[in-house]
Amino acid sequence: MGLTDLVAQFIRSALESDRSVELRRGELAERFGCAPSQINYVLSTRFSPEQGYIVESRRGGGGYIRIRRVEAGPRLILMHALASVGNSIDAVSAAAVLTNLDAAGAITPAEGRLMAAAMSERALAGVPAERKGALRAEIFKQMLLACADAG
Amino acid sequence: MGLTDLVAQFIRSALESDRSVELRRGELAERFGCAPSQINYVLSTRFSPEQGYIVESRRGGGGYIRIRRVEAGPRLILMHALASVGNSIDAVSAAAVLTNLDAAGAITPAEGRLMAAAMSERALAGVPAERKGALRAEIFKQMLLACADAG
DNA sequence: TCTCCTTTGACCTTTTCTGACCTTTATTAT
DNA sequence: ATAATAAAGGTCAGAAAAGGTCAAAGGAGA
Repeated sequence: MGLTDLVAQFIRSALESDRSVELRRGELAERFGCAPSQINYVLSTRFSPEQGYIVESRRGGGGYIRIRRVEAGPRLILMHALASVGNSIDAVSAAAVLTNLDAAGAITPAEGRLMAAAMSERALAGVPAERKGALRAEIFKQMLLACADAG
Repeated sequence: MGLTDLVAQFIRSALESDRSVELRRGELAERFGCAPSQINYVLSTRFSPEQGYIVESRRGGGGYIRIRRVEAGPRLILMHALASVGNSIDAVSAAAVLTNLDAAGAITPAEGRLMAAAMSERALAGVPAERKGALRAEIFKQMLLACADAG
């Protein structure tokens, strides 16, 4: 397991007991023996708003980084996701949204994998690059609607 | 015996003890003294879904290739369905396949609805008619693969 | 010979990680 | 008060580390 996932795991486990954790970027970097900017990388790839996290921070003396898990009912999260898809979306962002939906219990892990597969680069290979995002968004929305319908 | 079969043999024997193996493309290529892309050739010709295997991979630092053997049961039914889809399929035929899979207990009704939504005319509106069938087939296959993956 | 299967190499995309440089905030000295 | 300094955190470009794709060359049989 790479460094990024180690750090992400550390943060997640800290978030298990509390809904919000506060940490020092420098300390964390030192603990994992990496560059401080690596922490920013972890936060932006694993704790994005799309994945259901809010990250706040403060610079200067006594600075900190606070990570909070956003919680809401399945229905609301589904609707929010639907709204957030927009007219175009890339595979990575779509996967992030699915992570959030799964964590919120709005979809099952199996449904998440299914949807991810339907929108994967693999599935949409052959579609012209400039049309791919829009098509993915359309498919995503139809699937989310089907979920909302069933639930 | 050619290189391809040697590598295939190596992987199969690794799969005998475990249901799933993880390997580094570069390492394997080095061990057999061949081009890395040769590994992809082996995987696509000897470990395809039609042959009962699921291959996942990740790029970038710490990347890997994981190969899983699918055993008899609902999974295998999915693989057979996958093989039957072909290069192109229309919405009606796809729906028929889904009905059969549901009846066979290989997928849940919810999964069926989800897949139908992803392949619906609505989702694929905007795609040129002459490309729609092929795209639907590709999406369908990826979703079936994801189903087999689950559980 | 002709065809199909193999094999390679050149080029591409994705993911991770670092370092140089920048901005913000708190504290301390004048 | 003000100015200097120290102590955070933020950004971004680029290197490095994987794996993916595709067309073309090579080989083994029919």
